[in-house]
Parts: sequence; C-alpha cells; structure tokens
Amino acid sequence: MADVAGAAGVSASTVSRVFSRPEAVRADTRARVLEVARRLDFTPNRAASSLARGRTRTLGLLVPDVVNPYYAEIVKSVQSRARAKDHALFLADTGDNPADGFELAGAMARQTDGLLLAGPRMTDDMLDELAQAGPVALIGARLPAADSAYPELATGLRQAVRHLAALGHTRIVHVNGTRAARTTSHRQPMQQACDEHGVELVEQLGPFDLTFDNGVAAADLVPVSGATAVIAHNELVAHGVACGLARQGRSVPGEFSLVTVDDTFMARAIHPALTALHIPIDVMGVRGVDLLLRRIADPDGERRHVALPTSLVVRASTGRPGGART
Amino acid sequence: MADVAGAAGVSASTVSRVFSRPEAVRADTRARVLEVARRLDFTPNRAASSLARGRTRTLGLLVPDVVNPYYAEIVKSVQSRARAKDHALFLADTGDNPADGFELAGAMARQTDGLLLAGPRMTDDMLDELAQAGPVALIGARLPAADSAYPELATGLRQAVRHLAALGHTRIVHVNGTRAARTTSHRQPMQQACDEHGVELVEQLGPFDLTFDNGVAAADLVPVSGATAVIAHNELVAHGVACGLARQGRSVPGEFSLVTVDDTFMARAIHPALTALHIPIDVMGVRGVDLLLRRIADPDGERRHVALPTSLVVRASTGRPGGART
DNA sequence: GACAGCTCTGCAAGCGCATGCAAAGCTTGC
DNA sequence: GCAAGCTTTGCATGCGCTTGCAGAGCTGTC
Repeated sequence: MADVAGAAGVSASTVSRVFSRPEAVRADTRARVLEVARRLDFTPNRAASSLARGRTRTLGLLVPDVVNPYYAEIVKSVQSRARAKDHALFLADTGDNPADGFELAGAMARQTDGLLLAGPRMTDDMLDELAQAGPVALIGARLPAADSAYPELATGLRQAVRHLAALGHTRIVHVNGTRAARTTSHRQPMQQACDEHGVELVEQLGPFDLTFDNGVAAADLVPVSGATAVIAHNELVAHGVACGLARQGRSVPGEFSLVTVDDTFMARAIHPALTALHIPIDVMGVRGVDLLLRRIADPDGERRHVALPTSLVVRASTGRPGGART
Repeated sequence: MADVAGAAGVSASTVSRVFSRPEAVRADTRARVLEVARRLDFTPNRAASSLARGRTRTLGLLVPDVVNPYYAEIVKSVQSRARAKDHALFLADTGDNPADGFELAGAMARQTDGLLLAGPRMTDDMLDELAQAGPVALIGARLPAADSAYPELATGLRQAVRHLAALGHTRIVHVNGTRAARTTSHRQPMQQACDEHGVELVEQLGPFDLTFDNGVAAADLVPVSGATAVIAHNELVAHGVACGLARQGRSVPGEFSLVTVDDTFMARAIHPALTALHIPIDVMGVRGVDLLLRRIADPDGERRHVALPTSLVVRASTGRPGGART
C-alpha cells in the first residue's frame, strides 16, 4: 500500500480510503490512485482489513448434505447472492449429526460475520445459543430463534391435494419423515385439505429420514395401503418411491400418481417427470443472505420471517387413478 | 488474549504459542493456559493470525456448477478433507464462462492459501497465469500447468467397450462434448478398444456441452445411428439420453444399452439403474486437497499428477442387443 | 560446584489496513 | 475581501496475533 501511495503521490490513508470508502476521496485523486494500483497490481489484503475493521466480509453456510440437489441449489443461490453483495462464502457440510453441526457452526461463527443454516439439524437449544452468539439466519425452516426464509408449504400442499382429488383419487399416502416438528408440522393442512375434498389420508411416517433408500422401502408399502396417489415430503424420498415402484413393475402415473415436495432439476431428469410442489429455492437463498446481512448491520433489529410461496407444477407423474383416460 | 495471559499468570506470547506451536510450551503451563482459555471462552482471532503469519488456513474451491452431482460430490469430499486438515473452505460457483471463472479465481486467490479447480472452464493461458500467481491444484483434469488428481478413463472406457462387445453389441454411439481436448481426448482409447473387439464406433460430438438437455436431444439421434448401445461421456448427458429414450418409448436395456461415465448417486436413483464407469470422486477430492497443501508447503516442489483408477460397475441399463435373453 | 547446553518464557517489533482527529484547501454569502 | 462552513488529505495509533532474540531456569557432566 505504501508503494502505491508513494507512486501516486498521496498518503497511505488516502489509498486505504480509495478502497474502503471511495466516496470520501476526490474523484481525480481516486482515479489516479486506482490507476497506479492497477499498474502495480495492488489489492488490499483481506486479512489486514478484517483485523482493522472487525469485519471479515465472509458468510458461512452450513448444509446437511451438499449432494442433495435441494441443498446444492441453495448453495448455488446463496453463493451467488453473497458474491453479489461482495461477501465470500465459507461452506461446511455438517451431515445429519446435530452435535457435529453445532460444533462446526461454532467454529465457523468465529471466522465469519454471520451464519446461514440450511435445514438445520440441531436442537432448538443449540440454535438459540448460536443465535445468541452472533448473527444467524435460517433457510428453509422457520424457527423463532433467528431470522428465516422458508417455504409456505400449506397452500401448496392444499393445491396438490386438490389436484389429485380432481383427477379422481380418493385415498392418498403422505410419505413423511420423523424429524421433529420441522417436517411433520404439515400434517394439519394436509388433513384439512383432504377432509375438504373427501379424500382419505394415510400418513406414512415410517421410522426414517427422508432419504432415497427409505423412499424405495416406502414404495413397497404403497400398493398395500389401498391408495392410488403418493405425496412424498421431499424429492429424495420421491425418487426412491418412483424407483421402488418401477422395480415392482408398477406404472406411474398409470397405477399410482406421485407428487413430490421440492422441485430440483432431478424432478425433470427422470421419466415420467415428476409433478412437484415447487419451492423457490433461489429466492429463498437470496432472501436468506439479505436477512443475514441486515442482521449483521443491525444486530438488535426486529426478527424477520419471510414466507415464500409454493405452487404445484403439474408434470407427467400424476394422472387419473387406474390409468383411465380423461 | 491479554486477559487469558493475565488470568493464567503468563505472558501473551505464551498464550499465543499454546495455540500456534503447542509443543514449544511446557505441558503443565499449556494445560493451565488451555483451562483458562476454556473458562474465558477464548479463541484466537483468525484474521489477526492470518495477518501475522501471512497464512489464512483457508482453501478456495471453484466448480462450474454445484448442482451437478458430480461436482457436488467433489465439494463434499474436498470440504471434508480440508476440514480434517484444519482448513476452512471458500466455495465459488463459476458457471461455464471462462472469463468469469478466471476473474473469480483471481479474487479468491488473494484471500486463500491456495486454489482447487474442479473441471476448470478456462483457457490454458489463464490456468498458467493462476498457477504462476499462487498454489493451484486441479481436480478431475490433467494439465501440465498445475498439480492434478484426475481419473484414468482410458482403461475404464476399454472395460466398458469390452462389456458391451461381450453382450453382443457391434455398433456403439459415444456421446461426447466438444469442450476442447479435456473431454475429447478419449476418442483414441475408445477407438482402439472398439477395433480390438470388432465393434463399430460412432462418435457423436454434437455442437454441445454435456448437459441433460443435450442428452435428450442426442437420444433422438441414437435410433437412427444404427447403434444398439450408447456410452455417454458424463452422467448428466446420460440421464438426458435415458430420459429421451424413455419419452420415445424405447426400452433400456431392451432396445438400447446405456453406459455412463461418472457414477454419482443419481445413477442408482433411476430405473433402470445405470451401468457406470465409476470414478472415485471422494478419493480425487482428498488427493486434490493433499496435493494443494503440499504445494503450499513447498511452492517449488516437483509437479505431481495423480491418476485415479476407474472401473465399470454393471447395473441394469446394459443387456444383450434386441433384448435377447442371455 | 561450575559450566555447557537445553528448554521454556517474556519482550518488543511488526503484519497491512482503518479511522479519529486536526490541518489544509476550497466554496459560499454578504 | 473575509469569515464561516464544508470537503479533502495526512498523521498517528491500534486491530490481535506471531516470532526472533535474549534472558532465566534446569539438567547433567567432569
């Protein structure tokens, strides 16, 4: 920095200001400094800047599993937004273990300005503690402990039920996970929607997480449930169900209709393409970043919860029961 | 830090040493300091440490598209290895544009100790420049400019051809991309293997990248090619082909056999599960990180190129041509 | 018992940038 | 033409940690 200052005939502070608060420097000096900086290939050292400011301009993102396309899309969206806001992104893959996630989050909190938790796998206590310790925003889950951007699934689920009912289905299986209230809280609206349309609802809560393999296992139970349609509570499990049904030689949507919650590129990458409850993941990521940045700027501001609308995208995996023509 | 030093009755330097070079401090003082640090909830400030040492203990990873499971698995593996080696990971999604990737890489290089490039979408000149400027390692591609961990595809491809020939196929389509030598360099071994087994090879290099949509498009051309088997040069395009064939009502492996290069969870998440040329992505990520760390430690060491073995995993998407029984 | 050779600890000087404060330069109004 | 008020710049200090150097404490040897 000193070199640039010398070459441009100004003091180091002016050079510093050119990069940190450009509006505080007269336009022509600024231009001159920038020109010299470019010529000397100078860029402010981030570490030094972080130290002096007490800000790292870095955000941390924790996801349970980057390989899951749902989270991969969140990562993509968050990364892009963070970059647009001139922040770098630390990524950590926490796995399913709450303790690991908490520990990782703690470690990360110390080297970032704030944390973004997507699909957090930790107890409410842990979350409270993290949110207490520093800026935190949640993506894809709504919890009182921190700001959050989450999908408003209730109306979408209602839409899905209506769609199936309209096609003539009278008994639906809902393949759901068991991971606490965060995924089971949607039984209520589902049940309501079914009641409204005179559809029977079978909640299949198997003792499992929403994984592909468990979807395959669930597929075995579908035919014996007497239902003709399945709503899977995430896409991985939906693909498992689709795959399991195919292996049994069952046709979709001929014998069974299938709707998935979540809508990543994979829903369109199989045949038949899945009818899906679309969640605007990209928007969720953007809003998450914005919430976090706002919290960083104003640690004591009011807590915000942003609900994103979901909607049904009808594709090829749903049809009339029994394969009847419309 | 001063507080801890005071409370433990030592100087700040000792506290610093406890965290940065613990072996240089006597065991009992170390224990005492650690105890006090724990009690006061003290952790060394990364930014200050980075500034003083000139090392960030941070690695940067650039991928063209996190949503592509191939890269997602690389991210997972790299992240985990970096963490095991006590380094944090910056992630950037560069998209397909070489210039963007280069610019992002440059920005990232300045705030990390080294860069990991997975499936780099940039010109050799850009790569050279980056490698010149700082530690760089390549994942999934072998180029002279930098250390690399890459899949040795030739033998795997030969295996795939042998497999198809053994099943009775005599004409194979190879759906490949056009992105420079990095993906087209495998025509040679393919051709050789085909010659050895008396199989005709149709190289379908369409003017496209290896995306899902282009796979769907390629599927239209498969039936008219007269071939009975397809080898897709990455998994996305393979899924496109599978999907395209299914939409046309063609059966796999009944009418057409399909082999994919790359083997992510998606290969098993569709029906029929894809016969795949397995690439040990996790190992590749680990080796990439190790190569980079070694280069960081010894910037002038000899350049290394680690070839990872690939092998064919036979699943349900390949069979005898015409659906004949074995 | 003295001295060489260790190990362990403290001192002090940075690492590269940000910023409060004061000085210098400029504008505006009367 | 001058003072008040604003903008622009430089000085000096500090952010929290690392590390070369030197002194202090120890061990072992002759």
